[in-house]
Amino acid sequence: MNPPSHHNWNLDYRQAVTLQERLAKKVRLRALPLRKTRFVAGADIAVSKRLEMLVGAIAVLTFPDLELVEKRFAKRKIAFPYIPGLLSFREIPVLITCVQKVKTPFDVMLCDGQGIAHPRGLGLASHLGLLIRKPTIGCAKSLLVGKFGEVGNTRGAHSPLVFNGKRVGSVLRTRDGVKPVFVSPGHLADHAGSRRMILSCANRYRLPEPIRHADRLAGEEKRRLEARRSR
DNA sequence: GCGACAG
DNA sequence: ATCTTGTCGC
Repeated sequence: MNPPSHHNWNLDYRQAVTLQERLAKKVRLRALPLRKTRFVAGADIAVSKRLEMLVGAIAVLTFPDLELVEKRFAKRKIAFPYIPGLLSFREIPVLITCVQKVKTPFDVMLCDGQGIAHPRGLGLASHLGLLIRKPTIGCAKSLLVGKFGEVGNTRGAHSPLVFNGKRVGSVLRTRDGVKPVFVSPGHLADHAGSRRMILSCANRYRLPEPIRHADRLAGEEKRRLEARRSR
């Protein structure tokens, strides 16, 4: 893929917040062409406190069949703590390295976290999308910011997520009677398209397949690295 | 000052 | 995120 744009990552809290405010202005919401989508990628990381390492994994699946066609990994020393609102500064460096190894021309990348549903409009998915210049969608397991109304109890039911009087995402039920997920456009994606894409990718489980695969792969790779180190 | 707070 | 076996329910 094209070389990702970059910026300094050695920032303190204040500098990171200022950068987010500047980058948020560059995020673009655009209709996501589901019909033309052939490959969907999922990204996630695992943490090894013992090795002080972050293990990134990316899984690429066909769409809409959702068959795994490529998997890539990357590892990197932990260089930034987990701070609510600054998650991207901790996870993106290793994910960028991982994305650069991917050969399949994926159409969209699903991220484990928020997109524009963020205090400054630049969650992990939005930040990553800007840097790799590709459509991204955020799919989080819990709420960061915003309010929402009742969500029907059946698969597919959804309710808009609103923050500061603006729509920033959707709270979507991907399985009957199961806790909903928080979907928000990252970059180059829209609300309806993001919600439909996540629902199309989440058939058997609460989380979309690309993210589930990435999560499992990152965990397995972490385990292999820890085992290798102990020998 | 108090509560909230993606992974 | 991570620590972890069994167990409640369809």
